[in-house]
Amino acid sequence: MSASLKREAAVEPESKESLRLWLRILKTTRLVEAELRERLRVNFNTTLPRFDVMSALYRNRDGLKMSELSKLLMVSNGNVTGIVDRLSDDGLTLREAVSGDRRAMRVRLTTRGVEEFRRQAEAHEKWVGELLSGLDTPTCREVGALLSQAVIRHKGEITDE
Amino acid sequence: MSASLKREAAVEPESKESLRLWLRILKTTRLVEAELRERLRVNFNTTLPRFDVMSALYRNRDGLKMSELSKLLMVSNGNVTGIVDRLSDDGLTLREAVSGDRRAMRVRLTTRGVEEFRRQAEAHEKWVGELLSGLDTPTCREVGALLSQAVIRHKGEITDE
DNA sequence: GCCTAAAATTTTATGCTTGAAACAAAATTC
DNA sequence: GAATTTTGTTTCAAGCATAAAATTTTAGGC
Repeated sequence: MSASLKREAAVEPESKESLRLWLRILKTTRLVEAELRERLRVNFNTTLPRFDVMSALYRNRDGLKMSELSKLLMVSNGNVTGIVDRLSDDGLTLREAVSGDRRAMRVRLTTRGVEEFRRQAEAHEKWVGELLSGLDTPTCREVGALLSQAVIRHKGEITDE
Repeated sequence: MSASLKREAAVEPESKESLRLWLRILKTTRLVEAELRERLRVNFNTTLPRFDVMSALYRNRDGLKMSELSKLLMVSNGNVTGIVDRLSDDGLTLREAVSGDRRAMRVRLTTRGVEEFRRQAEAHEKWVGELLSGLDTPTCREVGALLSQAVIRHKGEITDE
């Protein structure tokens, strides 16, 4: 990048190791996600996106606006609409008007939603613990810290957290 | 897990740090994926799944059976069908019969597919290098090595690699 | 008060993804 | 060699995901 006048031959591209790491991250994510999705389906008849939405709402018990929800989960606006639609059909979430702004909608878990999510979250945490049991607690912390500073976006802004 | 007779109170759940790491991995993945998807769309009018398929085919220039492809990419069979359909419509891949097995199909890149993928892959590697520039090369190796041994599946089988 | 712009959400079109079912061909078993 | 099982692929229905357009409401500028 900034090194001038490098020899043409045998220049180990500095991006190569980044690429290898990225493929590794991707593989790990897919492995864990596949397992979690399968278990959520079999044990709770639900999906990862539904779990994610409920998780966000559980942590914000007083509800979230649709736009806040989609920003938190890093998914598109229109996406959240459908998931919340289905969760509401199942009686796990509900939409209520925001007083003072007739555009906005506040979504929250129903009582049943809270109870249901507690059961799911307990199992979910146990599963993740099993699946990542190849790393002990301090190593988890170490890898987490490194990943936190890994991603740099665009014009050098630090993105994460 | 194996510790007997722990005090009930203040038992730091050993799964907590795994969970935190998992959420961090997920966040990192989504951040990078979103950026790569956007750039593939803008610069090459393509998508990540298409890029992934072409990448697998590029590394296996003599072609892959549909089933091999879906196993490599860790996605479902039916999924690959649609992506290859569209890539073939665009003249980037082609299906040919496998001699000796009339069920199977071998997919490969066309000449145009190879050329097109080379352009995309060059940009892709550069992008990943930028996006993960928060870690230097040895740290990339370190994190990669740790992640390689992180995931343990089901009955204690080692899953990865 | 109007006009324009911005904000919050939904709708639409398209593509990705899964699991299950359907189908055909190959391999195995008896 | 006929019946069964397995393998390779596609089709299907449902849900997930995006970007872009459309709607409705709010907020500012004049």
